Amino acid sequence: MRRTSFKDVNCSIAQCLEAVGDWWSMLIVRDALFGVTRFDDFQRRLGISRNVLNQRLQHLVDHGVLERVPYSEHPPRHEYRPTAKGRDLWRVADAMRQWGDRWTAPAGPPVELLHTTCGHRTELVPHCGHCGAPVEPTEVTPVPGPGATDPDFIPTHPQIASEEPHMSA
Amino acid sequence: MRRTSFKDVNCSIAQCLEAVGDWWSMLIVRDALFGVTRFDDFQRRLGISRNVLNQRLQHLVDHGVLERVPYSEHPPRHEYRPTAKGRDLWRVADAMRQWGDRWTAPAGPPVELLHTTCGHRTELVPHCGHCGAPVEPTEVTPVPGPGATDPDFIPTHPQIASEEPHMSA
DNA sequence: TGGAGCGAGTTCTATGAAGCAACTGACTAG
DNA sequence: CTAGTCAGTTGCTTCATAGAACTCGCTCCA
Repeated sequence: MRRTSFKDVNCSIAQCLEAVGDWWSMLIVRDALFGVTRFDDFQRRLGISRNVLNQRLQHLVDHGVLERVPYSEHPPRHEYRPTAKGRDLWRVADAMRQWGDRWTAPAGPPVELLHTTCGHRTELVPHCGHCGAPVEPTEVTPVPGPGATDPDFIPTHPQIASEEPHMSA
Repeated sequence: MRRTSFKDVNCSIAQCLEAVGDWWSMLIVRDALFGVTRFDDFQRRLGISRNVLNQRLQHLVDHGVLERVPYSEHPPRHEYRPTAKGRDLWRVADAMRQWGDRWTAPAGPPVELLHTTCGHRTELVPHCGHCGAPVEPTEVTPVPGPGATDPDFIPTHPQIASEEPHMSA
């Protein structure tokens, strides 16, 4: 369907979507972070068709999110493991999980998070990296960064900031 | 292309993707959170074709992420505003922004976050909602929650936990 | 009264990605 | 020597997407 690429869009969200922005990629990454590594395991768990899975895995490898690691010589076999870049997607996955839990899980969350350090089930709460306080969406405002090129990425209706929560990119 | 629906998948990530998981929806939400409300503004900023934009806006309205608010009677006109559910996607958007900044922004982040409460540019850091400590991906483990139905959503190779960072849903 | 313009869609066509199923190829296990 | 595993590949059909042109209801201006 001649998908438009976000490669040249100067927006970090668009760049993230360029890597994992289609229907399946994020679920593949989710499973990869769970520890799934093999083609057939992905295929069975996701119910994705094999050609599309192959294509998505290639795409994720091309973008450095997964890497192909050979685990057998003689029937030449490899598995897919998350790279550091791929592992770093856990926050995106977790934010999605929290949102889904809050808004679309009437029977309660299917999966919860155990903080092994303190031993309790928990939710992650964003804190300010500078002052350390927990951050509400109304307390942050996007401002142009060093890589800014497109003035349009700054809010077109900044006055809304007072009445509507903002976001972050 | 006969997209498979994730509606019946008992996974909060899949539910999130069901709402905003295609190429355009997350960018529409991003712009909506920036304060964009009008059809033509979305269209111009995103360069999306009008029929697809219309379809996506409908989809987001159907899923309760945006709402149509009339702002003119006589030429019947409405604008699209994020609902509470939509505003809550800011964490997902922010996680994507951080990931994109870290891995795909060689010229520096195009947009940064100003924490208005403390007055500094900052990044959001996830903290444990229970003990309050900052959380690294290696410190959390997914466990079945009250809404769990599918045993497959639990890691298939739990032993990986020791050597590989885990994730959260 | 007549024309230009705006905002929000709707309709059209072609192109090509998604989905499905069947097939290949290199091996292993019984 | 047959069945099974694993990781793809090929072929076919169908339908979503991009892109542009068009509609509709109105306002503004002369």
